[in-house]
Amino acid sequence: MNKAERTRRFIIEKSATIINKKGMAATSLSDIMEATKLTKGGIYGNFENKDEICKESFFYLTTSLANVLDRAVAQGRTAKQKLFNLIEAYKSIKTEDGGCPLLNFGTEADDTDESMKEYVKKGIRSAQKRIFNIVSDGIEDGELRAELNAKNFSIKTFAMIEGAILCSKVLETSEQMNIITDAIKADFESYLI
Amino acid sequence: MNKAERTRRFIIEKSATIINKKGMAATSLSDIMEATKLTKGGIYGNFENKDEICKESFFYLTTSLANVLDRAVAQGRTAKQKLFNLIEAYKSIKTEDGGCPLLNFGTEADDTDESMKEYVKKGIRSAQKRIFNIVSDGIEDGELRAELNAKNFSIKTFAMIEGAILCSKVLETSEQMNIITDAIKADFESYLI
DNA sequence: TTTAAAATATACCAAATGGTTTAATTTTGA
DNA sequence: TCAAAATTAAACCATTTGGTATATTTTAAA
Repeated sequence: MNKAERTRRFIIEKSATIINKKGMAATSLSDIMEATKLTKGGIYGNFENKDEICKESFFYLTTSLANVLDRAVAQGRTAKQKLFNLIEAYKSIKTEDGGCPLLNFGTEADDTDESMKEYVKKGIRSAQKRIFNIVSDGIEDGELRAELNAKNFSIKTFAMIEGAILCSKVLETSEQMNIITDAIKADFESYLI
Repeated sequence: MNKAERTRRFIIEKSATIINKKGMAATSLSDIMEATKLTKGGIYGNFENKDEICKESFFYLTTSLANVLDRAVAQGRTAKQKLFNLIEAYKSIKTEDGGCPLLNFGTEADDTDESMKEYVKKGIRSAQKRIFNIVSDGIEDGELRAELNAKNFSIKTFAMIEGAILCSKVLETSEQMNIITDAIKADFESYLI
């Protein structure tokens, strides 16, 4: 990583949390200048415009999160362990960093920013795929009953988690997150052989 | 309703959808001026500032939605009819109007706007209460088995619906919404006596 | 119909926005 | 070590922002 790459990375790391929390529109160049202690020249020498910073921040946030989730899944041996680890990893998403970027960027971009929406689309699909794979592998391995519909389960579970993140953040308590993740676990366990 | 009240109402009606779609920060006074065909004087004569327009818009959106949902529930006689009507009403939320205001305002306000967050909090609680009441009434009436935990069911269901709205909007298809609402219905039906 | 009050338009304002240009400073490779 | 290239700072720019003061029009009651 040369200087340019390092600075780019540095700017993204500092901006990402701010944008995840405040939103793309509400985050100003001055916010980014303050966070990085760089002037506009320093920032615009590394990025085309604010939009590029937003997009790179989204990629940074989603790939960081994906790494955390993938590692959690990889720690598990059985499908049950994998799913439970994944759920715990989701729970560990820190509210003070703004929560899930798919939820934040998704709700902001859906009606206004077609290209960002496409990126969020991919993010949602791969998040659902992660759950899908755990379940379908579990069925193949004879750990789960084949009646469990992997596609539907992954869609349902992802929706519940995102809904739970919304509730946790707005209601400022993790109570509902716990209720919801317990429900997901119980649902899953009922299909265990 | 005198002239002033009518104008206030008119401004809110025109602004609400824009704010629900673009977000509070991204909606400018000029957007509102264009939508209402009023000048700043006309707008600021009726509202203190943009923030007040945002808050009134949120109230307008949530009470409108609450009315639609309550009416749908009231149409049902049994708990099953009530819940199913409610779900269908949620499905009918038009994406082109920006979707659920609790989701939109909630994700935007959670890290930046304490007072708005409080309003969203109340909105979430009453949305969950609506589901809770259907279930607990159903249990009391002997229509549902008492093992169904009304609180947990309402939290779970609300989260799934909000998650489904997010997915529908970003993925631009109602497929996942249908899968999720079918799952909610099936879950509910398994507790029917 | 007149007139006082209410509502709206016009014309401002300072501050902040995203973005550019140019000059100065660092980095880096030869 | 030194010069070319890369990086950053400083100063600038036009535009837009939210908001205000004042003039004008509209409304509605007497």
